[in-house]
Amino acid sequence: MTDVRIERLTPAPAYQAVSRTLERLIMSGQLKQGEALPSETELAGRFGVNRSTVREGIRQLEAQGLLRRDGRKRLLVSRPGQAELAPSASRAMLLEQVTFRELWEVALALEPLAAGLAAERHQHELLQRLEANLEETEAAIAAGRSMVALDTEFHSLVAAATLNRALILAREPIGLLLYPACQAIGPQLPQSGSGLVEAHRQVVAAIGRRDRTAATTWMAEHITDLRRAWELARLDPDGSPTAAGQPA
Amino acid sequence: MTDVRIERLTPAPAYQAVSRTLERLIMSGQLKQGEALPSETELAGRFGVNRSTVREGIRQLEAQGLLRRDGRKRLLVSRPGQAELAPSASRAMLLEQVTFRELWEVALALEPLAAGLAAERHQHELLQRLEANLEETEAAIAAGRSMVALDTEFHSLVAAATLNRALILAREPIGLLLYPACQAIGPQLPQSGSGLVEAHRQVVAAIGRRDRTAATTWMAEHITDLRRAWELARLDPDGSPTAAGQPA
DNA sequence: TCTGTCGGACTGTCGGACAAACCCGGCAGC
DNA sequence: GCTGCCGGGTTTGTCCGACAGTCCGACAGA
Repeated sequence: MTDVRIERLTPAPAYQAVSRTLERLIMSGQLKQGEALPSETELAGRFGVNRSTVREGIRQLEAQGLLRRDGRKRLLVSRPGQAELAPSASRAMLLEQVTFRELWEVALALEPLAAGLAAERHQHELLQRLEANLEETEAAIAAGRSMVALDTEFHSLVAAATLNRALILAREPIGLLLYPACQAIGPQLPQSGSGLVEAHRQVVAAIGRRDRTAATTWMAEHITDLRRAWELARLDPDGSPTAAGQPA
Repeated sequence: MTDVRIERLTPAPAYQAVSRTLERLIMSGQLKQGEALPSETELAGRFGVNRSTVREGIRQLEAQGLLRRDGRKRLLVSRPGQAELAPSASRAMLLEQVTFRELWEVALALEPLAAGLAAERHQHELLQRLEANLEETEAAIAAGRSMVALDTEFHSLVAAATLNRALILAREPIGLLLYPACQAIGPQLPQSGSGLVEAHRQVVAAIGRRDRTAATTWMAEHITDLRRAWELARLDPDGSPTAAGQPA
């Protein structure tokens, strides 16, 4: 037998042809952001297929965040953002049963970087939101409420302050799994809450005075603490961060 | 007027109900990996909706990589992998016109980490594939061929050798954009190819002798060189890595 | 000017239909 | 007994036609 590469001999289904064609039009810029598409009937006419087929193709792009419906009506082009991608990636990691250690290792690289860049580049509004988050976290601790959501938001805000979209996108799915996992098991460690908020405070302060080094080291310290807390709770670093946030 | 919170009153379309329900079944483990789903007709019967509606729901999950078709026939549950997620993320970054600097900053954090972890944990097979990649790259240089694909693969292999799936997933979309962008402009720098392959060689050697520190520093050096080359080519670090790989 | 009504356009959903591909069991041929 | 061909049932991909609900703009009335 020869080593001839045998192509998968399947005439791609029409609905995939539709979605791929539309995808190319969007990626090539011929369909611009926010622009409205023709109606399904007209698309069907132009593609020369049935409306049902067009709909199936549209569903795929919709699921990928390249298309959106505006209020049950017209279909418009949109770019997939964090809101679309991060949950997908988190889901994939959940299904793969990624371990705490794997998440933590990446976080230890990305979070300090984020804090450092945030210190260099942050804009006023993000700093305000970070400070607001800090206050809410303190209030939550005082009231004994869970601060899972606030902690997760804190790290997202730091990333947002870097203005680095690649970093934001790469970090978000990690945060979505790691922080809920830690905090969900956290209540067993009474003083862990105050340690956490103290670390957050230092990071925000360092970012506020544009001190990259301090922001980096405090964040690294914070992430290291996370692992210490995990081990103190007698949890296996190579175990799965179960019960993590499955966003709807 | 009162401040009563008025919810957006949109009864979710049935096709979304279908996809969300199936998604929950998959995520909760009631539908296991590789398991086959009932036929579309039967699903329609159980959900109490029309087959067309079921199909639209299925298309969404298919686009997210949670379902796959096995040879035109039965539909089976699958977990989305790198092959599904990385292109989506890359597309998103392309649409956002992420700059070279943004990608590079993240790469400078992730790639050395990957190299270091690979040195600690690599298994024999991956090292062999790295060495094969190295040879092919040398051959490509000697023949004057482009080594975009080989360079991209090199970094993917290093990440794979870490056995850290979170890292693999977070890094891949960056690599998919960054390396093609550099190399596509690289030919202007005649000696850059040999510098690149030399760096690769050092990284592979360090991984081979399980020297984490050396692997980390050599990779950091390599990524730094990338930026130097970019600037030598008189390209704006805050420009877009255009002409990058759009994986069809 | 504001309000109520009307017609057109579009989406979401439905039912039915058919060709092609595939799976499976049976049956002849060696 | 094994191989290879054949026919039927199942399932997907695609199409057609239809209808209710909703949205939008136009238009008449107060």
